Amino acid sequence: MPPQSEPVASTALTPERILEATEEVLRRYGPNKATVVDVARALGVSHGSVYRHFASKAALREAVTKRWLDRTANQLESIVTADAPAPERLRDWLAGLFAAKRRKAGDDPELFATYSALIERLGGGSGLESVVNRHLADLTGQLTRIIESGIRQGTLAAPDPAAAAEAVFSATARFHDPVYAPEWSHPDIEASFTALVDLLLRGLRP
Amino acid sequence: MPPQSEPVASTALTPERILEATEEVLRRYGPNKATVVDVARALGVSHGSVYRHFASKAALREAVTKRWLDRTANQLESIVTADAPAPERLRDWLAGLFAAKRRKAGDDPELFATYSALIERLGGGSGLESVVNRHLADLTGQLTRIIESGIRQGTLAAPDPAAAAEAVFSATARFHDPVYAPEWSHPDIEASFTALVDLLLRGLRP
DNA sequence: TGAATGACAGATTTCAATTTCTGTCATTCA
DNA sequence: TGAATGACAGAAATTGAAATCTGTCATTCA
Repeated sequence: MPPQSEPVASTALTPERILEATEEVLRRYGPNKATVVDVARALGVSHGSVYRHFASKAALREAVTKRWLDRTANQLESIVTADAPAPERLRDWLAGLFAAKRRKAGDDPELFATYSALIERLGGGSGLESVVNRHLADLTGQLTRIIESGIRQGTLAAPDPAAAAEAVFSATARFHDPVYAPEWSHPDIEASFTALVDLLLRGLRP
Repeated sequence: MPPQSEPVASTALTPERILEATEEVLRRYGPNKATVVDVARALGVSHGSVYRHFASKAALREAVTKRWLDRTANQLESIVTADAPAPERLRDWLAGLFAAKRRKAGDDPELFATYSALIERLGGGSGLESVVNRHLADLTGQLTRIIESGIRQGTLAAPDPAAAAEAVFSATARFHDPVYAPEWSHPDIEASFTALVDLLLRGLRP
């Protein structure tokens, strides 16, 4: 029996408020122990009410994960449209992604581990799979736009921008895939990151 | 209680024979259910005898994993010393590593999953960690030698061959790290592989 | 009348009792 | 005499009974 938490101020019950509470509960209890009843209790309502807004616990987890992933994608969007040469934006974008992931992993290891664990199990027809795939498509889409603008500027070259974006993204997996999070605190990781980005940028030179 | 297996012909009990039997037992029962008693039974000896040759079950697992990893490294060694331009050897080596991993994952999923599971948990001071690290060092060492020879030939360029090797190796993680094994049967994976290797080779051009 | 409730059935998780395994070592065997 | 054995203690895994959770829905509430 978890300790009672303060019910949130009793505004109307909205999906957004439920997601807020869900994230808080996940942070507190972790992915295995967080229950729908816990979420309802945090909101001061019965768990039946939660089911009025989300069809299942799985749907709730999908929504809260999507929210979390979208936050990262939105932060990076500003780099895509920045006013700088494409190679510089490409470097900044990759560094930004790495930094965002590292920050999340470092600042709130509980929640990061929680989301990683949620995402990890995307075996069968899990609905999370499509949420994650959409997120990955968002990110490679941003990369594609940077590369395309570089080709227009004449500062980058690639036969197929989307394929190049995918290649760059998977080449840097070590610096953004949560499975490698334990390595992110290694002292030499910055040097490895720089060496890899240098190599990739050389490969994309006109 | 697992079905009795044929005791292997009763030659002298050597570490090599024990490792052979261990691999067989792992293949049959998987990493969770394989016991030292099972290995001893497969050899027709008591489990006490196994402990004469390996100090612990962990040591036995390390040795059998090392054997498995070394087999891959040895196959690739011939590509390193082949008589071909370095860029070609680099491509062949990466393709060889990918093919070897894919073959192992496809031909004997049980055993592959078994070793992946064994390796996966290299959290704390597991002895497996150093076995795996040595393996990774072997592989990046081979890559380093290819790159160095390419620099001597004038067919490749890199400020720091060892750093470049490390960058190439981690850039291709998606095609050799067991955590990505489920993706290896995706139809577009070959195209992704080729696109990435092309990009990396462009980055290493003189 | 539309949102919220809480009792309920079936699914899942937890926990402690029991079984099985690891690693040791005094003894046996050849 | 050196290798092999098997009984044993403590550690780890398994199991199934009990507790908890998910998802539904007839009923209450405002």
